[in-house]
Amino acid sequence: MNLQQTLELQVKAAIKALFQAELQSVEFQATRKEFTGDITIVVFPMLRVVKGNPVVIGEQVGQYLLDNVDDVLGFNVVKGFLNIEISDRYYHSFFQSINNTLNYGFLEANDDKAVMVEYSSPNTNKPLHLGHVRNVLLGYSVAEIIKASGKKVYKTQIINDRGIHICKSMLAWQRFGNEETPESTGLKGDKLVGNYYVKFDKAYKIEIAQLIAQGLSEDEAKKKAPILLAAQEMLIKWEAGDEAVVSLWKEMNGWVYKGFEETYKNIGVDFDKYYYESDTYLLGKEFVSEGLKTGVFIQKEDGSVWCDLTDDGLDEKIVLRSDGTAVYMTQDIGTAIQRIKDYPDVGGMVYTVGNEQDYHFKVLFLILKKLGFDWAKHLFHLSYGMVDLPSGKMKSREGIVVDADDLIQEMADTAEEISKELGKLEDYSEDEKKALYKTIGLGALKYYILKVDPKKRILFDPKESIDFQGNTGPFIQYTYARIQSILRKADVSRNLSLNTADLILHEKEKQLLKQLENFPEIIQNAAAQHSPALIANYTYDLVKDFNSFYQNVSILGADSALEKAFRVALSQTVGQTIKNAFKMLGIEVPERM
RNA sequence: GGUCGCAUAGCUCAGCUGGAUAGAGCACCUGCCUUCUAAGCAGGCGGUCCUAGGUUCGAAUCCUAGUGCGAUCACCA
Repeated sequence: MNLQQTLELQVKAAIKALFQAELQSVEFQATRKEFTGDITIVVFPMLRVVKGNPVVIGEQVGQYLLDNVDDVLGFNVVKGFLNIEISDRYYHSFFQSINNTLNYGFLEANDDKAVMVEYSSPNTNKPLHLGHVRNVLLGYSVAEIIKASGKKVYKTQIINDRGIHICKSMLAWQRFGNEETPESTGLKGDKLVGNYYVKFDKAYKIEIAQLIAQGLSEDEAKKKAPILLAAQEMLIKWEAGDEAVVSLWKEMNGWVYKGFEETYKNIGVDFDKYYYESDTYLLGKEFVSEGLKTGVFIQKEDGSVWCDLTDDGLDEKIVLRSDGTAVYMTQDIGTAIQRIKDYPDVGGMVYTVGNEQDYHFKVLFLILKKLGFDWAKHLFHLSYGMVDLPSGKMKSREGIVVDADDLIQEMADTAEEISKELGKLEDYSEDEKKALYKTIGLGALKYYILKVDPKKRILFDPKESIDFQGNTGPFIQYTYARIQSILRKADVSRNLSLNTADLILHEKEKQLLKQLENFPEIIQNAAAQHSPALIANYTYDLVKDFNSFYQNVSILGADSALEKAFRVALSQTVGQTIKNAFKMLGIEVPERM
């Protein structure tokens, strides 16, 4: 039982003993630093069950706690706030309980239901850009957080491998490609294919202009441009299983997958299972006809199938075209069901997809509920805001993007520049340095993206580089590296069943222990709210507290061997906690920097 | 137009289920490297928490209306 739980019971007992009243809950907050005390109980809410002056009630409850709880050493009441002083002994025993655990805060899987987290889910006609980076980082991190909170997690994605977009790249490649391959050009496959997507768009625009010059309206021109018609024809051939088209499709998708793998590896994320739309849309169709029988869907005269959601405050939504072909929704229904078939232990899913699809997922979840799947109650759309450039939206078609691989490289280059200026790594080999620059650069990028609320849109200005100072990834990595440096220098043995109970805690030490105590709860909150930002902000607070401790208290120069051992152990635990927290964000920590 | 989201310091953002005088970082200004890594620490400057009502002992937080920005409302994905 932790301190807060103990106090809660005792406060309730106090209210019962003093006023014969039942308190539902007790409100706690950290004591503000201008007051004395370690934890504060807010008296105001008690006024609902106990009539009287909050200060007087606070005094009485405070006295009761002083008399009945060993670890309460004193109290004071300011207005309606009861500030409690806690003994050092309590904090020492807390520290003993976590001192030798490497995975403090993490729970083993303790739920027989697993969670499937989907992220990335790119189209296969262009390389990954900054928008995908936000998606991938968020999804990966949320998966790690849920795992740490005590659930089994499967990471997955759905690859949008079919459709007109890939035909456009294929067509442009056929026309302008001169048999280029990733091998012949040395280009990453996704980049090569992406270039042809851009080439298609250029040719398309020229044709549109020509048609308009011939007197067609813009709308007509857009529909009748020959190159677009050719792409549409190709799609029809693909769906008919035309051998030449399908084999080109396979080849070019293969190039793209290889390129994606490289980028994922570069970013440091992975997946347990891939799904392809070309595999799951048929299952979706099956369940649409199933739902048609049970009345979940209705068929219109032209043969199209719809789901009537007007009773739920939404519109009618199409789930099958009049020609019987699948739409986006059909595929997603199929994919969800396929996943549960493959992983029967999955009890819920998280979809990491941009907020422009809020409506789509609202509808999808509702339809799955109507189809009667009980896991449909536990679907969550992890919706996030767009990443915009100062010039506006990123447009792959026009080549206006911040490419993921380039961005990572630039971050590493910046880390290298800063490192060289500081010149602390003379004895590192070139390979070690390179790895470190990447760790730092990626750390800066990941932290920058994950520390903000996913719902907010990000305006990314490539000219204003991401910071390496202040509330940043490198700042936290630096603190970790400093701690490792101390541990290397400390000649105290690590295995500490230290008897520190009699040591008087320095204010900074106590602050660190209080902060450490919050970690498990932060993980649970972050998992419940699907919020890496909570982990990022917690880590920042912890690190600030540590730096203040480090700068104000001598660790290796402590007065006694015991005190030194305690401070080293405390530093080590803080370091481990930073490492654990950053693991959930997918950020590595360096031994030196 | 309907629906959804966002709005806090010059800039980027925290602020948990309503609680004390709204917090960080960047930028700007002071100090601190002959002691454990100065990518740091200590401090200063900086606020109409978009506006107006309401609920409450108490509102940045909850409710209503409005303003601004974004998204969405396809037999596209």
